[in-house]
Amino acid sequence: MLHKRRSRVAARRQPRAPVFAALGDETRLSLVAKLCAGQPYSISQLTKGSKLTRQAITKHLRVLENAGLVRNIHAGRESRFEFDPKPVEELRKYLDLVSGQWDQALSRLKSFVEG
Amino acid sequence: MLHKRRSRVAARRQPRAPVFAALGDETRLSLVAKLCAGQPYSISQLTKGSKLTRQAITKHLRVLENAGLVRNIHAGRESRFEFDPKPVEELRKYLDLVSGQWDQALSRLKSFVEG
DNA sequence: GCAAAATGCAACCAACAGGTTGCAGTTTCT
DNA sequence: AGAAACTGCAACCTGTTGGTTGCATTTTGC
Repeated sequence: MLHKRRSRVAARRQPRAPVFAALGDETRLSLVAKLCAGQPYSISQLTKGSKLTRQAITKHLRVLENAGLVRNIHAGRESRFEFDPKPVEELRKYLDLVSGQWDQALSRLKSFVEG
Repeated sequence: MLHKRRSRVAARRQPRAPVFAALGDETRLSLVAKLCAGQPYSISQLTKGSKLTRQAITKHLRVLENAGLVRNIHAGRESRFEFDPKPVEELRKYLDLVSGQWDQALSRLKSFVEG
């Protein structure tokens, strides 16, 4: 038996737009790129690689945290951030649905033209 | 022989942030959901399903068009929009890289602990 | 030819995003 | 204890976003 789930693209249980929006910024994309390598980093460490202020980086990290892409672990004096892969998996599934919907439409069109 | 490409997440040739940002809005997500079903729609048709103004929908369509997610085909009096799957494929590949980087880090950690 | 339909363009507005500076509060280290 | 490091919070500023209204323009259909 197949999975009992809706295949329509419009179906969603938790909003994906905030996650997309959180990734819609070059600074945040590079933060994610650094964090998804496995090692958690503190705010100061993440700031050192950038031309921005520590507070700017902090704001970006809050955005990523609110989107669930990153988890905050405060350890003593410093607060480290580590990557959380779940939202990325959700986006992957969603984009698979979009692509699948499109391919399906194309194949329907093809069989219509041929048949 | 394997593919000769950079596997690091940071590597990019064309910016992905604008595409993510274009998808970071519920209205635009539902527009994409409608258009990726295969059939192109005019602005008026797309407006009928929404509570927003025609001009608001138009602006959202421009954002999607600038991100490459949608293509404008003006036919006579009306201008139809149709989905373009390429940017979505790019995003899928990128998210695959992110997930892969993370899984790789996890397995390195695991073998370090075990070994 | 004329009315209706579909769109484009511009002005305008409130709210938000991205960034800065300044200062106060904790931890750590010697 | 005291200095240095790390962070949090708040105010502030500028540019962009999301949305509206109003009007002009082009196409279509009768």
